[in-house]
Amino acid sequence: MTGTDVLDATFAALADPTRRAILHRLAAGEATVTELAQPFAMSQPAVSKHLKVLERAGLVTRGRSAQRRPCRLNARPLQEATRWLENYRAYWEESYQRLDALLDELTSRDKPSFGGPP
Amino acid sequence: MTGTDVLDATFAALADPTRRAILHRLAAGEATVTELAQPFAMSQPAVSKHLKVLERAGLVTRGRSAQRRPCRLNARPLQEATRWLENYRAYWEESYQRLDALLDELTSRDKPSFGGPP
DNA sequence: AGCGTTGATAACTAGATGGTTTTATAACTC
DNA sequence: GAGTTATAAAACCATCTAGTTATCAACGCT
Repeated sequence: MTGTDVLDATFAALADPTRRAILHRLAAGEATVTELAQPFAMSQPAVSKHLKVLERAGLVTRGRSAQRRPCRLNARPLQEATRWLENYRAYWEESYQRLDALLDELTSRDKPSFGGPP
Repeated sequence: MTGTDVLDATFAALADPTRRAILHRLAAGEATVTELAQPFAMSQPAVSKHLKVLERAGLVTRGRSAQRRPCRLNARPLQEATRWLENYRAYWEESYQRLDALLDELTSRDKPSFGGPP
């Protein structure tokens, strides 16, 4: 219901390397826009736009200190994203992969990859 | 290095509710394109495009059985995504949030929100 | 009051995305 | 070989994205 758009916004925000780098930087503490923009080979407005995306996704909140607008990380939406991904943990673990292959072998006898006469 | 584009493609693929629903369906087992398209209020080519996105992200692989092209889930890329998110786990847990607020209080004495004369 | 700094906003561009309809390909069925 | 089913491909469209440059607003400093 409500979780869908949150996941949409969160995953979309994470799909960009610049934004992931910004989050990484903010994990070390608050930073201003120019501080955040400095490492990147792009203009300040571009970074401002990335910040707006992160803000819309609820991953960044901003205070106000004089003309600075310090950004801080809010990792809460990442929790829901992680919870979604957790549902698939069993599917990427080796044991499951092998089990899956085995089940496949057993159920599809009409197309065996071995065991038939040459 | 190499992980960046993988995360890009993975998170981008997950940013769409239709594609997440497709993955959910595939977690229950293989399915053909028309089976996957059936629950959605959209045309078959649209679903085919979504599948191509999932395939490019390595989240779906396809076999061939007569004219069907059965899709199966490959959750492996989700592992890397989850590993990335895990780095932020501490930041969304309550205890950290409180610690963070406390640290903030202690370090920024130049702008106290209380304690100053009115 | 005037200046420099910080950041947002506007207007524009190129390319990606998500959808459509129509058409083509390939394999099974009769 | 004709028809049907399953899927891909093509052409098109509207909207979003990620970037640009140029401009504007707010604030602090002297």
